Amino acid sequence: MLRDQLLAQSPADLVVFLDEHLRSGRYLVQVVAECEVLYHGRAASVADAGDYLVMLKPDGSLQVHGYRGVKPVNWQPQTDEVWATLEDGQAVLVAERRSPEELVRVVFLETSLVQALELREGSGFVLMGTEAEMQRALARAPELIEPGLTVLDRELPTDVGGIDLFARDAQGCLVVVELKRAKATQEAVHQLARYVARVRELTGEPVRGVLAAPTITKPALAALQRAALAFREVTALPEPDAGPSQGALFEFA
Amino acid sequence: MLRDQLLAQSPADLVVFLDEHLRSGRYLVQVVAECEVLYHGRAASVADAGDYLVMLKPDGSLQVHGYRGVKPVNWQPQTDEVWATLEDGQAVLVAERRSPEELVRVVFLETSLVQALELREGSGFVLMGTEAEMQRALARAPELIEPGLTVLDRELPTDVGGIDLFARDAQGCLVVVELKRAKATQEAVHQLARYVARVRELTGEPVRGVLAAPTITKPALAALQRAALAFREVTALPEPDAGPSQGALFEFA
DNA sequence: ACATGAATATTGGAT
DNA sequence: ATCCAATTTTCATGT
Repeated sequence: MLRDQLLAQSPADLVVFLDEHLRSGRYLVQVVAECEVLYHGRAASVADAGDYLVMLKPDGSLQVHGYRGVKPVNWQPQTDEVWATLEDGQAVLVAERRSPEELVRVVFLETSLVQALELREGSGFVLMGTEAEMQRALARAPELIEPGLTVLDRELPTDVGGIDLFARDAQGCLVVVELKRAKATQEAVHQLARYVARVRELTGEPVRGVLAAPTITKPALAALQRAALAFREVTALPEPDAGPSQGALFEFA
Repeated sequence: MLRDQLLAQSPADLVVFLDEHLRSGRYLVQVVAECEVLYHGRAASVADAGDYLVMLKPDGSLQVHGYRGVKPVNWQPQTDEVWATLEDGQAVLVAERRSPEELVRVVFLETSLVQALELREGSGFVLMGTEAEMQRALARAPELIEPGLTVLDRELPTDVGGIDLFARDAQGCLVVVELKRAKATQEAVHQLARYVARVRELTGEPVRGVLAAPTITKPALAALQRAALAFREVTALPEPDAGPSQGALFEFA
């Protein structure tokens, strides 16, 4: 997978290396160097001279990593053009994209390492415990929310947003369900309240609101109760020691 | 900055290398390999055997990069423990964190490259064009929103969220301003409507609502007008050809 | 530790 | 191209 590598080369050599390996669009290129980074686009930033790891992927995406954090210091998703030039005896890398118009510029002051890697396209990847999965599972087994519930619609669009699950309860009352895969916050309560109010207006019927999530913040629970809405605990992933019914329900089919 | 590097070594050597260089907590370690990745925590995922670049930073954060995208395929922010072991003749890397309880497990099937880098702590970094900056600038020069406006408060907390700018207009009417550094969406309109309604309830006074952003989506503008709220164009960054007043206003002091 | 909200959010999906 | 909503969001900040 390692295709080529240079150690402590001259700026001119670095430019040639980058030029060659970026051109093909087949390599992931890394440069470890002391450098300065400028960004201008949706926002703008300046990073003073420091040690960074610059990663360029074959899709034109760029990221500049510091010594900590998952998030790069600077980055740029899928750019349209990437090139390297020699300016005043220094190697400079520029990545540009249109729409939005953005530019990242890296000046390499002292390069330690450059390398080109070839990563074959990844194979299978499966993610479990998403909100979409939760929604499918609860649509199939709405009794997990409450007994006697009938699901009328999923992702029902209204003029104030999409309702995750729209249902009718055992007594025939309309129910709006808002789902969260993680701890529900006040924002989720506001969303639910908005949907419930709108459905009441549109139908003239009484409407109940249920927030279904694995947990809820204390302030959110208070707001929920003030608004006469309900919380129902639902987990996105089966517990390690969950019973077979729960486990089976949320297993990936 | 490159401290150590191994090419195409045995699983046992890989484990030794990882063990040595992870222990100190001073190195950024990378492994380029064909590997499988398992994740279990807030969600769960499985990545089949494929080529990935695994990066471990000294803070315990982990990321597994594929051939495209800024976002890693798998990752883990600041873990509490990282270790490597030999299992059935294969090198295995595990990164674990408590709170939330999460685990990433990488099985290296065929390693191409391992290296340890030392990146000295970064120096100065300045970001311009944030919402906080916009807020400061507009609080100092509220006439950019409308003439005669007086700012009463910033980040004013209410029980339905924090109001970005709370003000009084030339006629003495209360004004709630919601700021967005990028294109405003319907969500911003909902937020603003909620604040305006709450302030009306609390004060009994008439209240105007203004959404200040560089642009707004078409549906959001429609919703804004239905709710009798106003849009005001405000840019987070000075235009390249902006006049001196605009430019000076938003310059980083 | 908990909660909130911004972000150059990124990314995928729907229209 | 636009717009919306999820995200293992991450991350900084305030309480």
